[in-house]
Amino acid sequence: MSDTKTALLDSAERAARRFGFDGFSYADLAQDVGIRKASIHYHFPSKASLSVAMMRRYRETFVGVCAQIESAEETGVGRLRALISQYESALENGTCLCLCVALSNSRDSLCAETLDQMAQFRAAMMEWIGGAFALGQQDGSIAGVVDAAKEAAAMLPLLEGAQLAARVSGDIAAFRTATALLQDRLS
Amino acid sequence: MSDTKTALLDSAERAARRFGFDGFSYADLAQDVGIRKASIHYHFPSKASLSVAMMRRYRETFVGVCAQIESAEETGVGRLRALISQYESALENGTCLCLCVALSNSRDSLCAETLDQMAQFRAAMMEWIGGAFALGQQDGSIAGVVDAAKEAAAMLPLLEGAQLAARVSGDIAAFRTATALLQDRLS
DNA sequence: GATTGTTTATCTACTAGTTGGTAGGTAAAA
DNA sequence: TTTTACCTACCAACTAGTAGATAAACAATC
Repeated sequence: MSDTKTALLDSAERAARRFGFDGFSYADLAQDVGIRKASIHYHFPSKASLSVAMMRRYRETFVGVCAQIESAEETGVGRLRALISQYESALENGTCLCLCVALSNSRDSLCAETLDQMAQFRAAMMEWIGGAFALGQQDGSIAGVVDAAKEAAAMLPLLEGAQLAARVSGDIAAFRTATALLQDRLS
Repeated sequence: MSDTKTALLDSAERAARRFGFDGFSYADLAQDVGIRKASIHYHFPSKASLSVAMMRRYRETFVGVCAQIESAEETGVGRLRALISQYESALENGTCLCLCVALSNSRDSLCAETLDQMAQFRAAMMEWIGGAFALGQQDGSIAGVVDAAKEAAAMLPLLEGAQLAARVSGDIAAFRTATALLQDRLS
């Protein structure tokens, strides 16, 4: 992948996470990356194709991060705490959201392929979190786990909602407040 | 308030909750309401003023709904279950979001007054949920409540995140899955 | 009751700027 | 000689917003 293409994806991802999919234009990207607006179409013929590439890369990167956590953390509790940290740092002090959350609102202006990537992202996260809860149940590091899948189904929306709360207030503290109860359970 | 003004607010709220604040235009509203685009400016001089009026009305309506729940439900658990129902039905089968969630993504294109209304909305909800948890702790209808404020800080983002999940999949079932653990606790 | 002025709520017609996207050219590298 | 990666110069459609006209409703005065 060429430097320009990567730079465009970086710029688009940043903009989408900050302003949503309808909140940035090819003109913005062009200025940011330092090429002319029309040249973007060489790399991404349409904004739809850009959104697919963006979401696919994001999902792959995130899956990679989860794999890294798995090799660094042995216990269920350790893995979940690391994931919470990941979601917190992704906020970048309340200016950004997870790309999947950011695109959710613009759902109806996205193509089917992008929606599919988003669904894949959520499914992968859900499974990973469920696995961590199951491990925590097994190794005894998390108390009171009855149904690991149900826990995962609740935790992912909580993390996403906590990001929204921090984004609205522009204050990362809101994320910590929203996840405090979960953190208590994982301490 | 004139019929037209109300119709404009209705149309704008529906559009914002479906497509986000950057996802609808005065042209869309005009067609929906049945007046010319320019006439909208008579009622709302700018899109910013429309967003303020929209969010203020939404907050006031929602506070009213919460008051209604309070008079209909005696127990803490009953009130919280009624609120969850409210959030679920607001989804309208996965096509809409809570207005406050919908505007969160477009944060940077909103005026200060609108952001203030959103903050007021979240503060009011947080307090109301906290009160319901405190009541549930007192009347014994909710088990394991240690800190009512912490519970509220977690529940509101969970409801909002559950809405996002349902919106992405376009399926209300995702909301139920996300809130299943909470529902179990409140049964 | 008729006349007058004011307000309300809308209209047509327009503006300057932005949107994603296209056509066709160019210079350099493979 | 073909491909890569960019460019300038467009386009039609859309954006929020403005200017000024109009017709009806309302209120005050003659």
